[in-house]
Amino acid sequence: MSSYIDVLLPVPLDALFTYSVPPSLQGSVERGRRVLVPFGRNKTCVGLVMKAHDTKPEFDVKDIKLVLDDSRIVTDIQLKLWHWLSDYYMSAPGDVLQAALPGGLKAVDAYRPKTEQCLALAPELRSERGMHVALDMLKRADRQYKAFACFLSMTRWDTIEGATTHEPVVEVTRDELMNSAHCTSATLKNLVDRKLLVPYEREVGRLNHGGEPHLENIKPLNEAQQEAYNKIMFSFLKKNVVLLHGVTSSGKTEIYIHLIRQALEKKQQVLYLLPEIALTVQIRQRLQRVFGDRLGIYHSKYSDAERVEIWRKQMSPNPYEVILGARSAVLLPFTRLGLVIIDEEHETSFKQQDPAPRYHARSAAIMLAAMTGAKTLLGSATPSLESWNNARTGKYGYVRLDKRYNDIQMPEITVVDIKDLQRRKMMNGPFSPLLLSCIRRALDNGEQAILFQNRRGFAPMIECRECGWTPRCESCDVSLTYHKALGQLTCHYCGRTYAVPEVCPCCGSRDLRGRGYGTEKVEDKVMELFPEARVARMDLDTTRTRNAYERLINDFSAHRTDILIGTQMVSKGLDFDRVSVVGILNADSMLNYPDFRAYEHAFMMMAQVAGRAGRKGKRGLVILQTKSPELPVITQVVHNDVDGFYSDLLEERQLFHYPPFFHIVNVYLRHKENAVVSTAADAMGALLRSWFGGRVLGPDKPSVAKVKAMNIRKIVLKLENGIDRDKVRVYLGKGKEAILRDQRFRSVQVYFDVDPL
DNA sequence: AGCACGCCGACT
DNA sequence: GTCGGCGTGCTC
Repeated sequence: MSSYIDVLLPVPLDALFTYSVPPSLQGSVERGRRVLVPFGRNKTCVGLVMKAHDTKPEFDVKDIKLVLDDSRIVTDIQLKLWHWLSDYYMSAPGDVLQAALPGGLKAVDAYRPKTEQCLALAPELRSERGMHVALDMLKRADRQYKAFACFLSMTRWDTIEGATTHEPVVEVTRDELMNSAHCTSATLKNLVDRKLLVPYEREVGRLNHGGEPHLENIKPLNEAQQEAYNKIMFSFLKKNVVLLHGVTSSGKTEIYIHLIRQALEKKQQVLYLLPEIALTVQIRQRLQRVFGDRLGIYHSKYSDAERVEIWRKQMSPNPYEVILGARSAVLLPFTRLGLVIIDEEHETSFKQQDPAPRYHARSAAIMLAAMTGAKTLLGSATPSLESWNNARTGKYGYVRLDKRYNDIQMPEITVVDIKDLQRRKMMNGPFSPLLLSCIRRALDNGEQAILFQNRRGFAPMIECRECGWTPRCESCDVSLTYHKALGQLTCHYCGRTYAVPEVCPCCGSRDLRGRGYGTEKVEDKVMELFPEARVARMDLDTTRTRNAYERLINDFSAHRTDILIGTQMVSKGLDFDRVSVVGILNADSMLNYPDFRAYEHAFMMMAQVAGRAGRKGKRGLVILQTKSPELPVITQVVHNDVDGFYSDLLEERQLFHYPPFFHIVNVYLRHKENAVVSTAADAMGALLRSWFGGRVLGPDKPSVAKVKAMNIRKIVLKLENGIDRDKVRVYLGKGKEAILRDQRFRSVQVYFDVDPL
């Protein structure tokens, strides 16, 4: 019986709010339940009770309005994880709540269960005699008689010692009855009006009915997989985290399935994380075939109502035993988690970028596993340098799987120097003669090709041939991308669109031309060069709708398309069977990013996309086009020299004070006025330097210094391993406070990105 | 983050 | 004379 509660609200404020509890509600407040509270002048908010107590605060408090739950909706483990997230990633606890709870659990107007209209026999007719009365009544109404008879044949209710119970055992919905009796709703309405049937609403779940589990559908592992499985299980005896480094197409998923079965046998729950984009229907079906309705799926494409129901099911006595989900699934409730699988663990989409909390699902999952005593398996063909290093130093276990499934050979990668070819005027648009001939051969042999170009749109920029003018976004510091199909210019940072100018506003020339190649232009060019080929394009623009991504993948997989052109998305589908050639059109676009991770990401992207090539019995071919064939990273991709690549990378990272030898924290400042953010950043920089000395770099303008009309500055902190990170956070918090206290900088936004990608 | 209160330009 | 622009300050 507590008269006060501290409530967490889904607002980006760094504090809990204390409310008083009216006596009538005191019995039902409890940590982990939701309450409805007045907040601000006349707003009502849903909050989460963090603490119930009897300490009267010094300030005035308001009464809570309502307790929304009759039992808690979050576990203590979750609250602990959320606390860690907000602390480590330096974001408000309210932001974590915002990210974790599905909208339906935060909405003030309560969640509405989905219902179906059902019909039941009127209670007074539920006897032998009543039945005669009823049928008698309908003697002269043929349609109603037939519908009623049909209803009786469908429903069933149990009889206890002659008397009938009130609840039917088999429920009949309106729709079912109309279908079976071939009657109209008017007929049913008559039956209801004559009080023979009574209508009622039945609550139905929105959750997938995955069907019965069929563990016998699990395929036996081949020799190499079995060996890897055994090594993983052995490694788990000593280590909490194991990295499974398995080449593309080595059948890692099958190993995961066996591990999941093993966990289920121990009555443990499993969390299986995948990047959003890889959550295709194929992987879902594969798991569903085996685990049936013991599998739940959770990601952003699911409607809010479905997510609420999954959440509630996780808190019920019979939760899903396996959750397959994207990043945010790590924030779901688990009661007996035993295993976490993070597939494609190197994927950058596991790190949340924009709204706070900017958390990494891999770190969060490992932390969650540590809190629950679960084991974590990281899987990748191209592990992140962090995980690789943790394996190398013995912090993680390490299991390698070098053999591809069905003895498919690793692809042969041929480097083409496009700088040289351009000079000799031998390029046909973005294609080298070799690539064209390989595509030609693939088409002639009834095989498929994948073309990878990491830029969407038609042309990354347009330019006036007379004066060099280039259209730029008015709200962001970037040039606009030309989208031919839309007939407009688009800003890829804020989404604003512009009309394509007829004449150059600078010099009046009409000679405006696109520069560079986006996927759209590559598609155009391919259709021009191979008019008979069936071409599909997969990028952000063609996968906007719910099913587009799946359709593109399915069409390609069933060979309804011959050539698939796309951004990095093309490397994330399942394995295709008839791809004989993969073209990487321009490796330099990935290598020239002003970012210390550019090479790491480029290597992984190229290795992943190259892994799509190859089929049973025939070696796949990859044409890697680049202007810098002499770069070691290119050679390492060619020879799939993962070890060489990582060891070079480690050396470089050590030398330049980057992860995994140093931790990075980026401090961002944003303001409408460039001058204001500039002085604020200088002040912040000076302050941080007074505490952290040479660990502070900047402030600098980031490569895109203005986004959505906000000017941005960035300060980088390079913190050596072993530094007291709690203390660092305290000082960073102090710095932010100090800046915001300054009258001039009141409206400057200061935020942090811990362990940025 | 919202949202309200508060002080200065172009309109019936 | 008002409607409304978004600057700043608060939320138990």
